Amino acid sequence: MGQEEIYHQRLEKRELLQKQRLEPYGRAFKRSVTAEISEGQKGVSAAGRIMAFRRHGRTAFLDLRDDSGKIQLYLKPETLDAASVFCYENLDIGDIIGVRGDTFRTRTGELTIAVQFLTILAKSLRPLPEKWHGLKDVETRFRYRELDLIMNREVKDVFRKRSRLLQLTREFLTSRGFLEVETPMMHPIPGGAEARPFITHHNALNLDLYLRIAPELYLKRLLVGGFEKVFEINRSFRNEGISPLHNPEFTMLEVYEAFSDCSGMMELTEELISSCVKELSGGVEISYQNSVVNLARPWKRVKWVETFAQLGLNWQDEPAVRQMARTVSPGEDDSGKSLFDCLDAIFKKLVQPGLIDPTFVIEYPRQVSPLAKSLPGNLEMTERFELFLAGLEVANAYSELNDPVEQKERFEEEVKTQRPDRPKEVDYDYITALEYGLPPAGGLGIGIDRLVMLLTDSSSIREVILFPLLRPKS
RNA sequence: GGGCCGUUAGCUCAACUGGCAGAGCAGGGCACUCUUAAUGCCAAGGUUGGAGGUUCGAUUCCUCCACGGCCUACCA
Repeated sequence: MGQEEIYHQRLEKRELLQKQRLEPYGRAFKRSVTAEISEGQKGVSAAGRIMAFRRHGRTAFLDLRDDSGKIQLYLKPETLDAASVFCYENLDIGDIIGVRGDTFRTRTGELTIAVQFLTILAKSLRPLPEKWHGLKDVETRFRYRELDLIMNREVKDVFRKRSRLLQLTREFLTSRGFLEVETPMMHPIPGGAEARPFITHHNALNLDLYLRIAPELYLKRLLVGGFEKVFEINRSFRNEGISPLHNPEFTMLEVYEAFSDCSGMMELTEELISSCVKELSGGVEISYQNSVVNLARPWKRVKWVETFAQLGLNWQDEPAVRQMARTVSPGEDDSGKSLFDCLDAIFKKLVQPGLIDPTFVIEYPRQVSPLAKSLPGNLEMTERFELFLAGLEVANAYSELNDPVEQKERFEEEVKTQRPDRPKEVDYDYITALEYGLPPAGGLGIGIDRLVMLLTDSSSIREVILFPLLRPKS
């Protein structure tokens, strides 16, 4: 029987129920138990979705599932009232029902509700995927996540873990005196990162706006305003390619602490991630894909220049850098690439995959860190780190550049050397804010989705985002 | 954007070198009062992602299109 026929059969059952004044889409149902029942309870009530139906002569066993797990039901028409029998006769796998009855233990030892009353709370009109193999097709899983959640228990666990991580992060930060804030998602000038923005438009103001690519500049304006410890956990949007590591909208944690700096952020990062991993994975080791990551502290630190030196490369030797970049990404036009683009390509190909145990790569060049403060006595390098775990970039932090004159010069330099596909504008409101005085501060960004990937051993960012972006199926 | 791969029943999967498209689950019927991937029997379910082409004949070969996956590029 095809899907259409099943659909119409179930529609007919819906109408049959209505004719008997048994509303197939019911109202609130009071439950007294979830999956944890004990023997000999009288008159318990439970509700959930029918996941399996084992008819057995005049009796039947049903698997009822709610958010807490599975409850087995035992049904015998002669112990039911007429309305319940009618519901039972028009029941399908997938229906959401409410039941009342007494608990008992079956011969095989399973705690079960012997049903005395049954009502349909929501008639399901479409057949569920296969009960044993579940729903495997990744496209369907992401497009119809609700089906994925019904069929694949592990998927629910991923998102429970994600929620728990966010909760732990908030607890960690607020208990240390950080204030959770919300800054605009719609920016007149996109800033705080290097990415193409999504454009939107406000009609009443007749104003083009950009979905934020990072909340950074607004958060630092709050430090100017006198909040000393702030954080925001929310979406940023980048109009770039989609990959197993990139979704156009993704969740970032950004933390700013006045009178701290890059090394303060390093300590905070170590503590935050260690405590979350301990809580969520129960130890200092996590296995991710084919690697084992040991999070025992203290974490490794290596200077950015050192990582190239270890490859036998002097990062300032441009011909050598370009030579190596070509071997790393062969057949590519590198004429438009800067020295730093080439270094980044080499880093991503040859250095990053080896950074399995947590590693802080520190002291990045000024040219790739426009918002970071330079090292004392070394204008070329900045007080900055990126954190890598299992080869994934998880965090980025620096001592915030708080000299308005230098910041303005760096912004204006960026505008001068901008790429045509990525127009840049100086955010003078931000400069003005700095001119009133931004206290010395440390700032930190953590990619929450990637951290969830690590904690759930997910190979793709789409596994940890409930509704990842897909092209609509026309 | 480029390369490679995939798309077969509602779901999970078969189908040799181009030769009648087949199972299991779900759904329908019958039997069965302790099953749990219940069981046994019977019947049904297909525009093989879409459009073209080659061929006596296409799920299979070719072209284009759609969607997806992986790699790559872009995203500090």
